[in-house]
Amino acid sequence: MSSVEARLFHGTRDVLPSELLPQKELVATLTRTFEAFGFAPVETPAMEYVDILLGKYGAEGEKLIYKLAYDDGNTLALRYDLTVPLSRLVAMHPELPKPFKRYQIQPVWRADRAQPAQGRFREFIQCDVDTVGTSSLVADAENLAVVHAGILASGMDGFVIKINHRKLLRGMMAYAGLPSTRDKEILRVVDKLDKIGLDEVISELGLIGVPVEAITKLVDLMQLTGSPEVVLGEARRRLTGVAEADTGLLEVEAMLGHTRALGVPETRLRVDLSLTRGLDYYTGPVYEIVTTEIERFGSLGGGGRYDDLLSLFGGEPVPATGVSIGLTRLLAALVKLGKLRARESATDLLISRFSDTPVDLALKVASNLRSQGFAVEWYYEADRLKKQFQYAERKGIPIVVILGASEVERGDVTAKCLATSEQVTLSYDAMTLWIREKLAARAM
RNA sequence: GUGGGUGUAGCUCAGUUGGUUAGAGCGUGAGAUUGUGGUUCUCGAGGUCGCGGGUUCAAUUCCCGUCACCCACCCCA
Repeated sequence: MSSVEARLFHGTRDVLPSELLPQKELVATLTRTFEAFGFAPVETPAMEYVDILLGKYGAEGEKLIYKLAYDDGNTLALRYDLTVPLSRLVAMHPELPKPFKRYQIQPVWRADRAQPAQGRFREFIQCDVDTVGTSSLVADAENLAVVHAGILASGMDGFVIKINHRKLLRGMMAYAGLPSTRDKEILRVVDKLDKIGLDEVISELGLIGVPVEAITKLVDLMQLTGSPEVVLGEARRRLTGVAEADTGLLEVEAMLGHTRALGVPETRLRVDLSLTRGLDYYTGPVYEIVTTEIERFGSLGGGGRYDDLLSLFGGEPVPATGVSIGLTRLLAALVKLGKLRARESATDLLISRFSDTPVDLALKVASNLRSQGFAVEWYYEADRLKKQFQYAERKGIPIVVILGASEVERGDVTAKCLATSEQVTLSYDAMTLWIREKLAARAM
């Protein structure tokens, strides 16, 4: 057999214990949050028929779909997001009671140019919550409350949720005297405001033939800043009489009211009239979570309402709304900020051994400790104690249990807490209590 | 897909104005009187100098190509 270089496809990554342990904890927290809002879990296959995915994301997005070289190369593709597979699933299961509230934590694939420093990968995990079958803006507000709680729970504290509305955007186009047929190309430029700056946006809009007066009108609106009330109030003043804008404004106001009632602090919410979001399927409120702690880092999550997507799979239109947390990117951000509490192992106790340790007796002690609920690891070799302690140190195992001939003889057990250097020799029962105490203190 | 940059040990990098045995720090392995870690000290392992071709007596060093990676744009999670 010839050997091959061990390597990884660009944009994919291995996740080692030090990162996966905290990730799993975070997923457990997210799951609890999702379920607290009434969402139930679902999983869908990694691959879908190509035509299920086409025509939903827009030209830009569609280019990034990984098509599989299966059959004629035009049959299967890896899923690009979790929203379209959910829509397909709901269309196939009309018996599901509506509103259908589901969460889904699975990887998606995008043939993007990966840039790990910006949290961009070709394979990453999304955590979606979606509510299918209601037009209530409370569902949108719940999306915001859920991501707010989820991102906060991850330990990330510098973030804001940017909010806009597709109808408001169309109203802005009308107000500027621009045809709705051009909204995609124009709004794409508008969306770049905070990245390329005002002057660049103005000149790019000029380049694609937008009249100067229209640019002025758009840009003046986009630049509104301040609290949601201020921005909405000013937008309302300027957009009076534009029907679509009016609907959008009313919906954003209602949604924000519900969101505050759900306990999301005002300071986290920004109405940003330059936010458009690239995916084609959004029809109502749209939102995007951005970190304020890292320059030029992609969004931590995003979502919005997509009332027309379900009808693309036949049948009647079903209103739906959802939001996604980019788990892989969120973790990458936490690592970059040094906020991830890394841990090499989930083990609580390491049972050390010597050449004179009666192995099977010590294994019974290990089993007993496991049945008490502790995570217990056995040290296989009768190495020098120094080496056994070094091993525990490196893996972040908090307590070393020493069980040698002298302990066996006396019928007790010795244990040392590495963090505090405390060492005690106690009876088995007393030891259980002592260990529990030390582990509890550590968790603080 | 477009523009710029970088490829030397597991990681971060030095170096050779072209010359025979290519270095450091970190990490890693062993040890400093055989039941005690995080500090220190000693010794060791580990490199076809990205790959292919060219110039040359001689290339890791110069030239060309190629691949990979990084950064920015685009877009997003």
